[in-house]
Formats: sequence, C-alpha cells, structure tokens
Amino acid sequence: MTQKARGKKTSSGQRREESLSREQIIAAAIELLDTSGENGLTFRALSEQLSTGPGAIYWHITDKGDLLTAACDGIVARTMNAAPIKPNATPQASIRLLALAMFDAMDEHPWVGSALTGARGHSPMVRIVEPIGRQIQALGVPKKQHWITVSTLLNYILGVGGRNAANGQYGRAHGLDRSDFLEAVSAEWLQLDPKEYPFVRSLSVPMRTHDDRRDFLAGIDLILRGIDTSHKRFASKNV
Amino acid sequence: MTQKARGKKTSSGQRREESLSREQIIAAAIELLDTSGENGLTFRALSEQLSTGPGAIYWHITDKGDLLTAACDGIVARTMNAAPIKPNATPQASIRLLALAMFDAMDEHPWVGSALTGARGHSPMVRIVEPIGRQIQALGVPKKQHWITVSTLLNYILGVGGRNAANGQYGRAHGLDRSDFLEAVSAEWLQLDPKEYPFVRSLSVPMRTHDDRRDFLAGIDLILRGIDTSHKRFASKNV
DNA sequence: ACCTGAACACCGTTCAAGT
DNA sequence: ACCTGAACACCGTTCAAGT
Repeated sequence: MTQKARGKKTSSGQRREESLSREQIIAAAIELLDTSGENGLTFRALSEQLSTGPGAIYWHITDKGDLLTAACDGIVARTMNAAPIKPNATPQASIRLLALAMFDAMDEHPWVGSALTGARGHSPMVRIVEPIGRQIQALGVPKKQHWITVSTLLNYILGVGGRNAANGQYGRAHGLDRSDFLEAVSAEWLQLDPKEYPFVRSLSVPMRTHDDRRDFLAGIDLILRGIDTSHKRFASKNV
Repeated sequence: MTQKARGKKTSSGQRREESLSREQIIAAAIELLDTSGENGLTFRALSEQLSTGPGAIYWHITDKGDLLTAACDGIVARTMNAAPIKPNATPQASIRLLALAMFDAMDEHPWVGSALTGARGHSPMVRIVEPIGRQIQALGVPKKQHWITVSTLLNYILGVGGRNAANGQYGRAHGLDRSDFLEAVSAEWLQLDPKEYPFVRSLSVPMRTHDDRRDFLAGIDLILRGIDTSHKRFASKNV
C-alpha cells in the first residue's frame, strides 16, 4: 500500500526491478538455504543474490533469527496449506497425513528441522498445532488432554526434524551420502563394549537398514495408539 | 600414562599446575555453558578461564563441535549413571525415571538440549538408548519393534529438550522469566484470528498455566501406553 | 610433546551518508 | 522512505615460533 512502485525501466538480466520487499528477501533466503545449507545463509551472500548491500536487508528484517524464522514459517505455511486432508478420513489418518507432510518438508529442506526448534515467536509452531489439534478434537480427546496430546505429537515431530537436520549436516560436511552414513554409525555401534552396550549393539542391523520415513510414521502410530487408549478410558468413565 | 606431570611449583592462586588435559577443558566448557549460556562458550573465553591461548585448546580438542558434544556427553553420562533404577521396579516406572532424569538434566543445563540434537557421533545418544532399551526389552516388546520404540521415545525427549533450550535462550535474551514468557505467548495466541486458529486459541489457558515437567511425563506416559498396546497385540498373536 | 599468540578469513550488525 | 557500503566487534581456526 504505502509502497511506491519505482522500478528501474531497463532491467538488466536478473536484476530486480522493484524495490526490495520482505517477501523477496525471504524467498531468496529459502533458496540459499536449500542450495547451500544452514551455513550458506549469510547476509553477504544474500545481499549479493539480491544485488544490494548487506545493510539494505536490515531495513526489512530485524535479525538473522527473524529471517530464519520467517523462512521456516514460509515452508511450514505452504506445507500445511497443501496437505490434502479429506473430510471423510478418520482423524488418525489425517494426523498421519499432516505429520508425514511435515516430515517430507523437513526432509526436502533439512534446515527447517533446526530452524523450527529454535524458531522465535510462535508462528510456525501454531501452523502445525492448529490442524493437528482439530483432528485431536475430532478424535474425541477430552479437553483437559488437548494440550499434552498436541505437545507430545509436536515434540516428537520436532525431535525427528532436529535429528534429520543434524545427520544431514554431518553427511554434507563429511561428504557421505545416507547409506554411507548409516553404515558408519552401524559399524561404530558394533565396536561398543558388549558388556556395557548389549542393547545398542543389537540395534546395529536395524540402524543400518531402517527407513526414516517409514519409521517416523511408525512412531506417529505408536503415539496415536497411546491417545486412543486414553480416550477410550476417559469416555467409558464419562458416557 | 604418557603424560608427564610437569607442574609449576609456585601455583599462583587459581592457575593450573599441571599441563592442560581434555578433561579439564571439557569441565571448564561445561561451567562456561552453565553460567553464560550457549553463546558464552568461546575459545577465547575458555582459554582465558584456563589461562592459556586459544590455540592451546586445539591440541586437545578437534573442533568446537567436538567440544560441545563432549560437554554434552559429560552431562548425559553422569545423569544416566546417577539415575537410581530399582531392580524390582516395573519397566514403565524405570523408563519414566530415566526420561525424567534427562528432563531434569536438560532443565538444569539448557544448552544440553540443543547440543544433544546436533551432537556429532553417537556417544551421548547411545548412553540414553542403552538403559531405555533394556527396559523396553524387559517390557517384552518384540525384537522387530525395538528400534522404532526407542527411536520414538528418544525423539520425543530430544524434541522437548530442543524446545526448552530455545525458550530458555529467548527468555534470557529478552530478560523474561518463565512466567513472563508463558504470559506473553499466551497473549499472542489469544490475538490470533478466531476463524483461523480456534484450536490454538483454546490452548491459551493451558499454555499459560502448564507445568513443563509434569507435561513432559504425561507425554512419556502417552507413549508408554502406545507401546503397551502394541506389545499385547503382538503377544496374543505369538503366544 | 605441548603451548603461545599473532594473524586470517569470515561473520552479524550498525550507521553516517546518500537518493 | 529506502538503500549503500565502509566499519566495528567478534568469531573459529591456523600456524610459525617457542619451550
């Protein structure tokens, strides 16, 4: 509204024509994060891509934290809006779908996992909590349990996202692809003291062969079973 | 063993008498992290506290990531070793106890939450997985489910720890204590559009009044219920 | 073998100066 | 109102030089 369009007529190639906007900056930040990872987002690199000086960005953005949160929020917003929740699906199926959508988003944009955990304010979080919460409501979970039920699901999702981000960064830094990485961790686990770490050693095979996405879903299902039980118990007392 | 003790005889006050050791550095790092937060750990601040130059640290430590992981590992190790698991307690009770021990540790050392998520290698993770895994075994969970069961618990714990760390940092940066912080978030949630965020708005009261520790445990119990169910189902098929 | 500390490359952020 | 870009304070890390 207040923004006067003052484009430079002769747009030379990829140069911007309009004045800088917050949205432009965020979009460029997302692109930078996607292509060069968490450490790739620099005010200098960003301003170069936008063909300005680093100081210009501070007119539209408060902080690096602000920028990171905004970029994260952008991904979360489009992810949740695009999730195809069917009106006649069961609440469980819808929760699975929503969670899986987040998983895929965090898998495609590994930096989202850590940005989400450290996000300032509430905006990205709230975007996830709302649709999941509605399904929890539809599940008939009593009101007193709403908070801890969403919290549990959210914290699980955040945990997976954070680990994914860390593993991805490690792999990128050491030039390992996913199977190399799993192989290495599996081997390390096998070298642990059999007396001290019998259980961890017994996990060395599943660790090497597991499927992140499938196991993420299995965790969601595990939690969903816990919700169901508590609901039935409560309902039988009340109805 | 190979390390010759070559102390300076006249120890002036707090100066170190022996040559630098990895353990000394890690202990100092933990102290620094506890007193001045995640951003307080600097090679310069650390070397000053150890009365050396920044370069000296690199003789014993690979990296800042290495240092952070080692500090985190130190806390996790002592936490898990100190957890008083009673041999005649139920597996569920033991898992609750172990999880709660980790929660308390991450609450006392907020930086552990984020360090744990980003930890390189596996060492701190493995320390948590082993004792919890044994209880899962004791629970009679079938072998094929071991991996996803510990993963789910671990990811939940990591998620809570990460959020705690982020909230703590936010509070510290803005000079808010816990209740101020919750008040602020709760107020923000109430200002959301009632059409778009009815569920989140309905959480504004529990958000303001909730107890982190109790709710963390409630989440653990929720997950434990999910495990129980799946176990019974499997057992009835097999026995 | 272990430590010193100056130096390097690179950050986020600020701010006087411009338009 | 918005942008420029030099400058500041501060990082992690390296490395020749010392003991």
